[in-house]
Amino acid sequence: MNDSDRGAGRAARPKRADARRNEKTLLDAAAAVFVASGVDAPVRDIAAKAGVGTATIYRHFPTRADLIIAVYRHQVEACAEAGPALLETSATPYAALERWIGLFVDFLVTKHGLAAVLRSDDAGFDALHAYFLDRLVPVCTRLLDAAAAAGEIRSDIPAIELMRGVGNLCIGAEDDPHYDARRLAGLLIAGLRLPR
Amino acid sequence: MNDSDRGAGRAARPKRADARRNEKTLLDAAAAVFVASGVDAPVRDIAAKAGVGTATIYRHFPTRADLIIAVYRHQVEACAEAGPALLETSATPYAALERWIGLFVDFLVTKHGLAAVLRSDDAGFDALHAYFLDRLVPVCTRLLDAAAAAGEIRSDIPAIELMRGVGNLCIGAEDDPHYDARRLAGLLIAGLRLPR
DNA sequence: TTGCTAAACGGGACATGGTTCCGTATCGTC
DNA sequence: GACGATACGGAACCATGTCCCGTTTAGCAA
Repeated sequence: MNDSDRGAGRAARPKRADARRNEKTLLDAAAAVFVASGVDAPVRDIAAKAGVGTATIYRHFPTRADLIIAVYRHQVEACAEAGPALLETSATPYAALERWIGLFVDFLVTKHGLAAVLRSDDAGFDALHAYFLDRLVPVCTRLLDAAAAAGEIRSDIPAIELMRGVGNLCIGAEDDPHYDARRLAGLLIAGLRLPR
Repeated sequence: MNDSDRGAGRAARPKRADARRNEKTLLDAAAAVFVASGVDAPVRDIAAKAGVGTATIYRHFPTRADLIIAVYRHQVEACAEAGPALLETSATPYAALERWIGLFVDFLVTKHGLAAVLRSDDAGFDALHAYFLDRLVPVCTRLLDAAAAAGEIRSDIPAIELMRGVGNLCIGAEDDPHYDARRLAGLLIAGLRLPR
């Protein structure tokens, strides 16, 4: 489906050098603009920052979701990989869950507007939804299952619902002294606990 | 600042009859359009539904927040008044809190997009924020205080933070079979409980 | 090196939606 | 009935997402 299946023989014609260069330039520009103006910064701004035309953005990243995914892929991967690691290094599965949710919250709140867009039901963001969910829900499920197996939490809340809830709690969490997303997420997780 | 301070109380020249009529018409139209298309329906749509020009909307309701407040004022009042009532009729303060949060969630999720706009940090929605907070936070505070006094919950979470959290949980809760805002809000509240 | 073609580009054109302005119509009063 | 203030409608303006099309350029081969 992508260009890596060159294997079977025929040259699936690699991208032109300038195109590859532009893609990189765009990613850098987008990252910078996202930090400065949030993930829903105007397309023209990003294009200007990168010194390209607007159409070039659409050519490389057909939807905004594609661009966002590309910009944050590393960090999402890191978050996903942290799950199993935490499970091994934490005292209990619940502690691991708690810490992992903390990582997830930290990631979201530091990305201006990402949580909001993650929640959007705009069809253009389906890919973003799918990516986050595909990548992180299994990790969360594993943590939940472990904690449930240890009898620490109830087991009737699906990971996807919990993650959406946590994601929602992160919306608008920056620059608001009266709102601590991390604390609320902690409360939500605490609500899962079984009396022991 | 508004027209009611015309001197020491003399007839502040009542609005013209057609203006009053239009305001009512607009409220009805807005309510209908909000149900059909959400609270961020295009201004033109609302104007068309009401059979008036767009400027008329801005004249009566300078910001969208003003319109939303006017449309939902009754229901917000009802929610506010339900607080003390629940406190009297429930077995414990915690039960009252739980039920009241349920009312709040029900209100929000049935108003297409309201929760999202309530969360928006767009300056245009400051009035909406202020109204909701002014009206409901004291009610929530009283419920929290009662439950805390009864030793049922911890007392270190301000009502405003909790309400913002619950509001956020309600974002995008309609038409999503995998997301139960009410349940998550319940979890959040449950996270407040003290071991007894 | 030069010439050719497909890939890639840029920026202008179009659509949508919020907001404001201005000439006109209407209300309420004298 | 006339007049001034109030209110109205819709066109105009601006911002932003999206798409199109004429132009440029990389990569290749003669």
